[in-house]
Amino acid sequence: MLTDRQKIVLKLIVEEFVKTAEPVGSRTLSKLLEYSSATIRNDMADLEEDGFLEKTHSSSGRVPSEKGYHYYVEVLLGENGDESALDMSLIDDLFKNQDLDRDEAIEQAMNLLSQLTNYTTIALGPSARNSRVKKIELVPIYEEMCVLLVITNLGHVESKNITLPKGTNTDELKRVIEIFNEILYDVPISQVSEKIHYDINHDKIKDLLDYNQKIIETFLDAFTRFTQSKYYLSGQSNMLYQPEFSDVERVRELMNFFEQNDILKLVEHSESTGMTVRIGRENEISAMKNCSVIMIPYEVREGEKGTIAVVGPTRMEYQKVIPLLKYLAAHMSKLYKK
Amino acid sequence: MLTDRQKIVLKLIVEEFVKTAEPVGSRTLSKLLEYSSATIRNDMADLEEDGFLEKTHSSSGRVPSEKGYHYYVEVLLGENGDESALDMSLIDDLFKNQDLDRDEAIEQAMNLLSQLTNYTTIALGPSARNSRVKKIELVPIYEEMCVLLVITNLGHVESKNITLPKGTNTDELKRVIEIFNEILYDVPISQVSEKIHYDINHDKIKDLLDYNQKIIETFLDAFTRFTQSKYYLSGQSNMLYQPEFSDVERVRELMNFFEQNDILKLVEHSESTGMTVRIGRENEISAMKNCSVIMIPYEVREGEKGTIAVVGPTRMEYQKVIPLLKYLAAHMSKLYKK
DNA sequence: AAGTAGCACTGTCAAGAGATGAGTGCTAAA
DNA sequence: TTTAGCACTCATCTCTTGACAGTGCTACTT
Repeated sequence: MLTDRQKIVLKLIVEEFVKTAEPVGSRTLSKLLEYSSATIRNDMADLEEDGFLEKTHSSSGRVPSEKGYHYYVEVLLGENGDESALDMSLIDDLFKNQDLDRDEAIEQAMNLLSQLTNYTTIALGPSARNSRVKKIELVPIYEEMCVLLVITNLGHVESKNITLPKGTNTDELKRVIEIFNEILYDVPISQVSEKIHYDINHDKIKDLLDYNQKIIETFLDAFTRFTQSKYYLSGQSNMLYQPEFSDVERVRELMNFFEQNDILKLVEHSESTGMTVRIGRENEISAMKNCSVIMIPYEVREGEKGTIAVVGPTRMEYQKVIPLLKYLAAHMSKLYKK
Repeated sequence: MLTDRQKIVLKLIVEEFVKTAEPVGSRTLSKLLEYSSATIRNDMADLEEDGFLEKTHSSSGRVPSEKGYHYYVEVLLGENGDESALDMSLIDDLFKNQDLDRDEAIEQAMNLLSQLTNYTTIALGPSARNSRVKKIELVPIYEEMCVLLVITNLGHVESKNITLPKGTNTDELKRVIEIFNEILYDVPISQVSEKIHYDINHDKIKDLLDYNQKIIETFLDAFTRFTQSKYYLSGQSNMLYQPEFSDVERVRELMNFFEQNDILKLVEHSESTGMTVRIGRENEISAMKNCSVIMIPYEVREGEKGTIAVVGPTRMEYQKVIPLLKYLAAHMSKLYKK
């Protein structure tokens, strides 16, 4: 167990280090506290022994360890959101605009969040797996070229170009689309493929299958797009201003990571309901070993969850980011629930 | 005028410097040529005097100047495309897939191009200004929520969520959409706004205007999206592996630039038909002062031009990039012309 | 006249040597 | 339990030095 003073010392070290990015010495703390540097040195030695602090070299000041950050986030910060009213009002403003569709809203929210935090933000769009088919259309464009449209109950639209085999009968095609609309209306995207195959086997659309295998494939392809996880990334270059990324090698690693689709791996495992904080090497991805990721799910409708996350250096302003992220997630959840 | 040997010396210096990123000394060249280092030094001194070469410091080897690169690209390279068959086959493969819509095709082409070149690639999507309205639809989703769809003759779709004022009459709304379809069918996107205003003033849709101002605004907004230049960026992090970006300050500048929408400024002025090569400070953007941009237009249909570009350090493999870019642009142009 | 050999000169870079200073641990005293 | 004081440890900065890669110039050769 830590003494009260040790907790204070740890808290101040984290906050001081977050501010300055320099190892914190006992003299610095003795100015902030009513104790001499020697006293604080003793506490620091104890904290180091317990694994909350580390030294960069034998005669340097102390730096929080990953364990130290965790203790800070989970015990020392507690529930107290440092909700400076200013930030929140910007979020409120954003969501007043009713006419944003889901994707726009998410994108703008992420831009705002990365501006407010000066870190990189990621949103894993709610996989549309649980949204439902509202309407399917095939719009002829030019000769054999058509656009297939699928619209969901959440106002999301996917379109796909199709080139029909020459000499396709237009009326027949219309009938096919009608059938699809009948079959698939209000079916969750996740079950579309299943449903189509079921109906094929139960004769409902047997003639359709005979008619054209290619169209069915294209159909399934359009639905697959809904289920693909889309993500939004904002403020990548914010990270470059963090002193931990003054080394080009690290920058490369980081930027490469952002450019790959591995981002999904970073965020996707957060299935829990609440906020998850992953500090340093807890992120299994090596490019993230000096970073912390704070993520929190939001829910557009029953079961339709997405995740928003902030990526920063382990030396992150947890104090500021956590309440901000919670507030934003709550509002995004509300957005489509009314 | 340059002597033949001076041309050879300049060519070799450019190519050597492109390969190694180190200033090229006379001894290096004397190994590649049948002349002593002293002879070459004299040629180098002349070339420097004429502004084709520069020194990094008084006793360093030579580095091509911007003028030197230009001479290399325009005179020394000539028309000879160094078309190594391997690369081109990958491009051919890409375009065999018929069912890519315009955006997908562009995106994939850019990814491929950045892989092949190891530089950053930009595509300015063909501004849809000249594509024509094919169909407009309003799909009701949930209570007052609707999705407005606009489909063009090139298979491009824009969608926008609309929340209708409460108690909107559905039948009347359908009629509005019908009118819009009548008025706007086959109208180029660029003229939609004009056309609507014209028709309002000439009574054709007077009742419509009275009916709901908000819907018209939303309409115009959806069309504005088409005219917004969209761009695709690929291989940003490739630049980080160039030795000229071993300095974090430059990396910041570059990445910041890529993250802003200033990219449009970089590319949009290329109205000429052919290829444009901008070297170093010819790019008016300060973040690009150490970069070269090679851009080339492609044309989807009459007047519907986009631009693809490769951004690399001034020390770029012009020899390889130029034929690759030409080939790709030609194929993208063909794609929608059949 | 064109090309070459040789030499003095110039700037970069890496390694090593102090000097400086911020910070520690430990001990003894309050 | 806290504090003052002291010896010690590294990191970092600056300065010097020598090696090295390259140049410009001059005098010589063909």
